Amino acid sequence: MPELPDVETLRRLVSRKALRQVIGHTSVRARKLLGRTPAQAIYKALHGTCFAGTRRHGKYLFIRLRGRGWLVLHFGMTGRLYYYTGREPDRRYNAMVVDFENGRHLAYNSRRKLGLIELTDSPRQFVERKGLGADALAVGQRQFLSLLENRRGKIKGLLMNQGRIAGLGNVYTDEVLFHAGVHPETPVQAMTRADRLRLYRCLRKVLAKAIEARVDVHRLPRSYLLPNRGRDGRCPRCHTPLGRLSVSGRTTYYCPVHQRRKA
DNA sequence: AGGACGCCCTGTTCGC
DNA sequence: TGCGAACAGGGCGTCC
Repeated sequence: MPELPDVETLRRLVSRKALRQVIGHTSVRARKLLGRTPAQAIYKALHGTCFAGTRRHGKYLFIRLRGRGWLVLHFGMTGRLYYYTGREPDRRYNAMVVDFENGRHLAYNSRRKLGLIELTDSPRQFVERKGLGADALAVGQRQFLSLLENRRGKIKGLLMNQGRIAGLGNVYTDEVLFHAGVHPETPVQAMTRADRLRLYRCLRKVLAKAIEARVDVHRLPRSYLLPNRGRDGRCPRCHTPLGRLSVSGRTTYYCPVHQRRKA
């Protein structure tokens, strides 16, 4: 479920540990993740250079290759990174392993092979080509309000639409709506200005808290929806059994008491 | 435009 | 208890 907070955590991992180390060999084991990029292009781009910096847009991580453009990573729903020395963790599912000449390694790991490994000359152009909206953490209040203007659909659909706001997936969309007290199927047009402002504040709060939790304790407060998701889950505030429904094919959890449906 | 749905993918969970 | 079906969900494409 790598969404914005998870990808931001991975970005920080790379930034903290994996920069400025000469890259030796890179092995690609799951070519499927490369899309149209030939594995040879990956080897060539990485060999002999080093990671020089990182950037993130929505759920995409960009790693700058000194003098050779950028490596682009998307983690699908099960992707993650391991930075390690010595024994390779979870070997079976490592789709790509970068060997640094100092004996350390960075592995892109994915059980379900839904994701993307690619090269680009420019993150900005990549973002444009993919048609991604503004990064969810970079959106200002005014811009957020304008994104909600004249929209016809349900609020959950809009928040999950990467072309509008990039970074929120199923899980954190539910989390944000829970904190804002907004029912996931609320038509955007039925939301008052106060609703929209509250939603914006909750979006910022939840993302910031989630990043903090992932980096430090790997755990969100118990008052969050996320630790309580699931068929037998209950609202952390009132203990009401969570409601469960499907919104555009994604399982949605919400509190029927705190997130009342608006007509 | 928006949304329902299917596909990809494979480990896990569900339900009979 | 066991086993096949359904589920999980990010992104994309198709269809209405």
